[in-house]
Amino acid sequence: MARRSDHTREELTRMALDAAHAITADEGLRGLRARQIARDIGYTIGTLYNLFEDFDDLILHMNGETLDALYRTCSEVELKGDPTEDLEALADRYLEFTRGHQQQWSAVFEHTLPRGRAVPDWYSEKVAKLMELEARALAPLFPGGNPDRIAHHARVLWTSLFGMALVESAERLPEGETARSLVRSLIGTYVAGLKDNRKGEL
Amino acid sequence: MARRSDHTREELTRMALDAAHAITADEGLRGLRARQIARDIGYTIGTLYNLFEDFDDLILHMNGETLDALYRTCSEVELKGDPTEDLEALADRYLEFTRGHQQQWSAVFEHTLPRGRAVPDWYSEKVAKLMELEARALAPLFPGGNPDRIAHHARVLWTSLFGMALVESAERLPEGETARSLVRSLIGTYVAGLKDNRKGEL
DNA sequence: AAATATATTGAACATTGTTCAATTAAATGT
DNA sequence: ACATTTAATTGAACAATGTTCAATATATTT
Repeated sequence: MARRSDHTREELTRMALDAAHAITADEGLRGLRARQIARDIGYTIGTLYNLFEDFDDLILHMNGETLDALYRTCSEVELKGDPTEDLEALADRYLEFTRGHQQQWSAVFEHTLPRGRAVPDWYSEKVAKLMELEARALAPLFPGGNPDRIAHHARVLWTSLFGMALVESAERLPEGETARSLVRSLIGTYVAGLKDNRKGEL
Repeated sequence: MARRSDHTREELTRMALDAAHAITADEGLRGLRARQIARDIGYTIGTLYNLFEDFDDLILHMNGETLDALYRTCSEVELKGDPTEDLEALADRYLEFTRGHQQQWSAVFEHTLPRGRAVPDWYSEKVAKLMELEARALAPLFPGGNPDRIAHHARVLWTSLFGMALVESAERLPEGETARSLVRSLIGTYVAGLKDNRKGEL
């Protein structure tokens, strides 16, 4: 059989990625199988390979959507102009998302491409965009400061936040400690340090 | 054929893990195959399964050794008593190791166990031991301070360092930025922040 | 209505981790 | 010295994986 107008190519891709997210959400990336996705959307495996280059390509698209979703929810945070407050609000959103989508979040860094195959540009851009969010919240600390320095400190905080979320999701934090408690100390102390540095400059 | 006294069980395990490290080092965890390990040590796949419960067990042991090696090289760092200097020395060692063993380091967090299978205790302990190293360097900042607070701040720095190493190894840092430059800012600023907080307490 | 184009299928393939009865060599007993 | 027991080693066999592609069935176009 061949059904032509059941679903457009775009609809099929959407269905496949939805199925992939669902499977990943409750079985983890390890439990994701091409045949299972096909079965879930009512098509065969051949059709799946008509939509994606290969399994890695499918996973990249799925993980790309996870990054998009994280970006979307973080960019909704309204910045008040107070760096500490704004950074905390951003971090809280970030952690809220990674907790609510643990398996999908884990999939983002569990997946690797085979040797010699580069991460596509459209994917790298999604990662880069996430880091820019942090810079906006930090900016007030550097009135008239050069953007490179702001970006640098934004990367410090962002990569740290990333590490905390990761360690928490791997359940490697002792009782009573959470990514949130770590982030609170990080932001509070780091912002204090930045202000202190600035005093030294004057 | 069955050779009994060619190698002891311990020797075989050692050979198998060495082979696994070597393959992982130049092909990544993705390229690690049970049959390849067996071939490399001159035995068949059946023997490999006599040494390890299954492939996950083999990977856990390999990654455990990577954690051990990281711990060993970091614990060699001589602490001078100056927190900033000591933390930087520790971080440098850490990053030196993760750069020199990128693939093996990546393998540590790329690997996950199937759903429902818990990380063994002996493995979790290796992770926990690593975090204690940081606490020793931080201690001078909290004369007579309670150990829990020191441990907390050690975790902040350690998880941050972890995130930076990870982002660097995933090659997601822009030109000119390195994990080392990020760590320098983190430690310098964070320690300044801690001193500032202390002033507020007096 | 015939011809063309293409979405869809599913059998087939190489490779994977895993199992286990058969085999062979060492250790032990007589 | 030989027979018996023990266990390390083998490799064929299995189910499941990602991947391919000629055959097929349905739209679309002529």
